[in-house]
Amino acid sequence: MPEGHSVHRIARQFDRNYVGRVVSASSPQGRFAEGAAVIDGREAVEVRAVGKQMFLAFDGDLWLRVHLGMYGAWDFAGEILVDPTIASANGRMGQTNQRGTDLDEASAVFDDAGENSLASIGAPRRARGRVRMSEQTRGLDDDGDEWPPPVVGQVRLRLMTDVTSADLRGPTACELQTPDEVRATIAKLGPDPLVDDPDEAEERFTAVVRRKPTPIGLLLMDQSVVSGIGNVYRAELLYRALLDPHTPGKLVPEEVVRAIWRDWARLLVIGVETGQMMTMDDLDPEAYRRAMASRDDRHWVYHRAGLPCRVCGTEIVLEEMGARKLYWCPSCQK
DNA sequence: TAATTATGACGAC
DNA sequence: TCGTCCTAATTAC
Repeated sequence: MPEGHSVHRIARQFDRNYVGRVVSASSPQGRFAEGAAVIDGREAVEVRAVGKQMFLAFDGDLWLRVHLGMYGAWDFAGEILVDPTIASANGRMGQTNQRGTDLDEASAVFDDAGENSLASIGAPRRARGRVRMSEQTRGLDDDGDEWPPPVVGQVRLRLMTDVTSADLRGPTACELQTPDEVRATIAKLGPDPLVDDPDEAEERFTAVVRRKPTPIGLLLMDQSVVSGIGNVYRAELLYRALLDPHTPGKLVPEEVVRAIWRDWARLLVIGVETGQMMTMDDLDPEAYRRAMASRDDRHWVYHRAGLPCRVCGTEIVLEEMGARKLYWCPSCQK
């Protein structure tokens, strides 16, 4: 269940490893066979990420639109040029396992020891990558060097260059679009801090929120209001703003709305760079290291129902809002 | 082996 | 508001 940061990371991997190369496409699962046939043999020419959606262009004005939805994920394998703007090289991107570890961080193995930590961000490097599932699970450790990689599970779309493969599974949307259709899709989306002009985007977001009677907790999840925020970032942004999720948009003070926008922009940048939805960034180095190590320690309120608020000790409340689980502190958030 | 869970979004009432 | 779609890991039985 990727939120916006994952999609931007994935787009950067495609930019680094696919754009400018001829791609062979197939649909091992069969459900995107026709689309894959159209893509097959074309050169990838551009990639864009907006909110939770990625658009990959091929020559001939052909665009692939992918929305990962709840379960979608990309698995990269083979030789992977690591985008220097993201801190950890991945096999799988977009999905997390049930213990809450971002597979972004957990699943990549590189033959060259140390290559997977990518503590330093520098020039692009080349790694021989393969996917590893968590230790208990059947993994690809024994055949991780096979080329092409064996198909595991329901692969909707496989995109391959001579040296890299990317498997898409579980997307909520995977379709071909014309340039006009891409424009129309993007036009329906709210601003994305990594796409739109910062000042313009802040104005647009603020104006829309301040006009609506809808609870702010719903507005933040509305992709036509702001792009890329999902259930984790929603809960965390509202906590960081010390704001009651039920507050109608029009009753949120303008400065608070602007602060939420700027906070989202900040968290998104951190998320793209680290691959983790770190929302407790204002910590001392030791606490920060601990928070990055386990998702149990990474959030203020998300997934903490019944646990004491980290600040005031009040039990974190769990309720449904927008058919999703909303976590918040009724004491801190007014 | 079945049930549960998940970071989404859509369409039908 | 509800049902539906997409997938796989983990937990419960």
